[in-house]
Amino acid sequence: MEAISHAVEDYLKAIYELQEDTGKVSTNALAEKLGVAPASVTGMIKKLAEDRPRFVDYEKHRGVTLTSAGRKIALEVIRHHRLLELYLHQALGYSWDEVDAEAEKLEHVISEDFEDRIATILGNPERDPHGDPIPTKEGTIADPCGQPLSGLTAGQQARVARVRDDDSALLRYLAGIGIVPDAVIVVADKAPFNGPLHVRVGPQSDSPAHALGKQVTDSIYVELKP
Amino acid sequence: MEAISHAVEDYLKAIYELQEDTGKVSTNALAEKLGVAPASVTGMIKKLAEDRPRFVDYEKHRGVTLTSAGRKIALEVIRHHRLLELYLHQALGYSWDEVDAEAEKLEHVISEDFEDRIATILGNPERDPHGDPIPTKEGTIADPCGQPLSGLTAGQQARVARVRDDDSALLRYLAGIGIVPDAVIVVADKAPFNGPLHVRVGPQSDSPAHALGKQVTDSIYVELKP
DNA sequence: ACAAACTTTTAGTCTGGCCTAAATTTATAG
DNA sequence: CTATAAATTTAGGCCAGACTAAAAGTTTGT
Repeated sequence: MEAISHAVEDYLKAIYELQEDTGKVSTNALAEKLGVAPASVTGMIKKLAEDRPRFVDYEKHRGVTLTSAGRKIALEVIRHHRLLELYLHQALGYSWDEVDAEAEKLEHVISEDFEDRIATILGNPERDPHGDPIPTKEGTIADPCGQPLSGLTAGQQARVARVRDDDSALLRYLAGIGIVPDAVIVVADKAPFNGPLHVRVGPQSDSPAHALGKQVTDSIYVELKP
Repeated sequence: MEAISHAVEDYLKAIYELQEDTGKVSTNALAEKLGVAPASVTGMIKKLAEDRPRFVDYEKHRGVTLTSAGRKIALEVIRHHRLLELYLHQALGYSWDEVDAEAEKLEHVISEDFEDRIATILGNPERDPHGDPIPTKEGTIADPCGQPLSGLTAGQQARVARVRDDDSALLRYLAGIGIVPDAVIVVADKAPFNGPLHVRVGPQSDSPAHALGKQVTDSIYVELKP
């Protein structure tokens, strides 16, 4: 136990997440995600790559990747975050657009004991309220399944697998129209040139169709139904 | 909302508590309570007394007292702490000797919303698991009732009002012999010269008597029964 | 292939909160 | 009342983690 600072935890988590969703981890992207200046990121990355234990591999101008030690920490933090999101939702009645901010703060301070207790109370769940997989205590994580809704074409039917958790207003809107994990949707129509995609929610095909822009349809991951 | 650091919250809470239990707030006592060097306390106190808003009044070598702004913050932190202790105990099954350490970390990061939700779930309680009063959201606090058990004499009967929460091992021992808030105890015998005080727990006067040293009997606060 | 544009790194600074060592003030005992 | 002890404050530093400005490296368009 080497007393890892909150800042380091945040960097490792952010690196993991950028790796997951965009494949590459650039200094700028990291800076934006963390809300700090790019130069600050360079400084921190250097420390993470030099200090022992090393949490990242790094070569100048070449980007950064997590070592297995770094990934371990990142997954622990993400486990905390997602268990907390689910606990806040189930036990304390938070709505799914409120859980992220609170979990963000709590994730760095809860003990293993706390983690274990809420995991048990929740029945060792595998997904958080947004459909993201919860890493295990052993450091493994299930596949963040689903493909972006933006990839579907008219007529296709799908189940919502997960929704990005970082935009509270968007989450509120989506919940309002019934787009939550496990909801079934049908693509009614897709306009060309990144125009809006129209979806109907639920099995009844007489429900109103909702027009969703690119940014929105990229935030929703679905699994096609046969 | 001026973004108060965790360190400042800890200082204000510690000043409040020292004021409560010992009446005086010395640099050294504060340093020991916070686990920092006395010189560090002097430095922080100066900032707390100079920066706006001022949280303490301070004159060199004369000790420190909270301003009303400082007391307000201290009571908010203590409210968080005590609500958390109770929540951890009731909702997550922590034993009363475990709650303090976890609450210590959580108290600085939970939102008002979190505070309100657990307060509601707990039924707006007035005391934490150790019998300490929980400050209200408005910044008032009930009397921390009870007198030290060490002040009683043989034959007196009393109800345990509260027990100091800072010594986990002691709490475990006391719970083991039945000394918890609201337990009834009878002083069987008191040895002179700060020798042990013997108490029986519970209404049956045929139960075994326990010998308690000064430090222990100073940590237990009781209300005399008629 | 080369300049413009963008990204990343270097260099130097700042702040918060801690430290030790030394000086000073207050308290206490004879 | 004074000498020593104890408590407190000053002085000077350190480290983490941020910042800005400027330099250097990389990418891209023509």
